[in-house]
Amino acid sequence: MTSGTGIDALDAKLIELLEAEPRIGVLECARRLGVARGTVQARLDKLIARGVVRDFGPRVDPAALGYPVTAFVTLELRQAVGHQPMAQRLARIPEVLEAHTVTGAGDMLCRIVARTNAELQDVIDRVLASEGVLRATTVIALAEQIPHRTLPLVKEAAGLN
Amino acid sequence: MTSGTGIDALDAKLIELLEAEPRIGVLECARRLGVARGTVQARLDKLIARGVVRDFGPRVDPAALGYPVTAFVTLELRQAVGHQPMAQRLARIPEVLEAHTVTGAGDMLCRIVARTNAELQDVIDRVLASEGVLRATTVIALAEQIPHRTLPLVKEAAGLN
DNA sequence: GCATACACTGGTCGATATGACCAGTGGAAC
DNA sequence: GTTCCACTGGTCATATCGACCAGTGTATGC
Repeated sequence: MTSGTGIDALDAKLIELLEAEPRIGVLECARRLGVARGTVQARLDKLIARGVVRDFGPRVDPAALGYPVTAFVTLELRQAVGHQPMAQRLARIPEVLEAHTVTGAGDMLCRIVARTNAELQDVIDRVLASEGVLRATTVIALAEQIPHRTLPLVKEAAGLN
Repeated sequence: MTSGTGIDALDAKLIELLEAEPRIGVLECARRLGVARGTVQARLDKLIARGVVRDFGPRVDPAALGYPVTAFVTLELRQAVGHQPMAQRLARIPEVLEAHTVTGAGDMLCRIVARTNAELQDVIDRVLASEGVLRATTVIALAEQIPHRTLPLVKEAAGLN
């Protein structure tokens, strides 16, 4: 009973299945879940329409691309500089993969990758060169203990614990 | 000339195309890129084999799932507790989407989501309940200025600037 | 009690993409 | 000059897709 914004157990199992084996089609999903093909199709359409599933784009691994160094950089900005223009400047740096405005002492938190530690310094310098950055605090990611995941959350939302 | 670990301009354009419209198939890609279908197939196979493209799994949006609050939590751990067992404990909390060991004052950096700010406190309490956590520093993400992206990096790696 | 709305079933249909082949061509490296 | 490799452009059978359809079951509201 797909209520309002919620997620169904079938929805969750569908997402889990696609997560595990993205190559299989709608038909194969239907077979494995034991439901009609049209049902899977309808569920998937609705999940996409509601924005729960954004897309099925290729997930690129920066490390395999030659950028094995990941760092999280907290920026302190001059108050006069808005976040929007700052984000635009950051967006021009390819190594900046992600940026959020945050609460606390810092104003922005960015995820940055680089080929080497030396090049990381280079990237940070480019960030610092942006007008309005007062200070950058960097922590380097030594290991990815939990790679980005959403499955457990999907199951939780579906009430499957 | 797909050299060693590098990325080709054709590879980059292929990834870009798939990123923009994940639903189109190999055949359509070949048409748009102006190459033979077999070429696209071979390139894609190699990209996946090399790990540059991890998979084509569904990208789930936690906000659309009902978890609009994102926070980054830095954990200080008791030295005696290893990172591995800590990661295993964190992995049992569905709201922990990501975790890295990091340099600096903190020992681990986690990405956490929650339904509300009140529930965020709840999740953090669950994290703190884990044995070995001395302190947790939380910053809440107010806005996603740059959503997770890899395209600019792919182009950079391919030498397309 | 009855009518409506909705989700799912199980079936068909034609159009299309897929993965597998193949011989032939061009360029680069040895 | 020869070998290697990537790409081309073509064919083939199979499987899937997206679209339909009537029928069933359940929950809802009148």
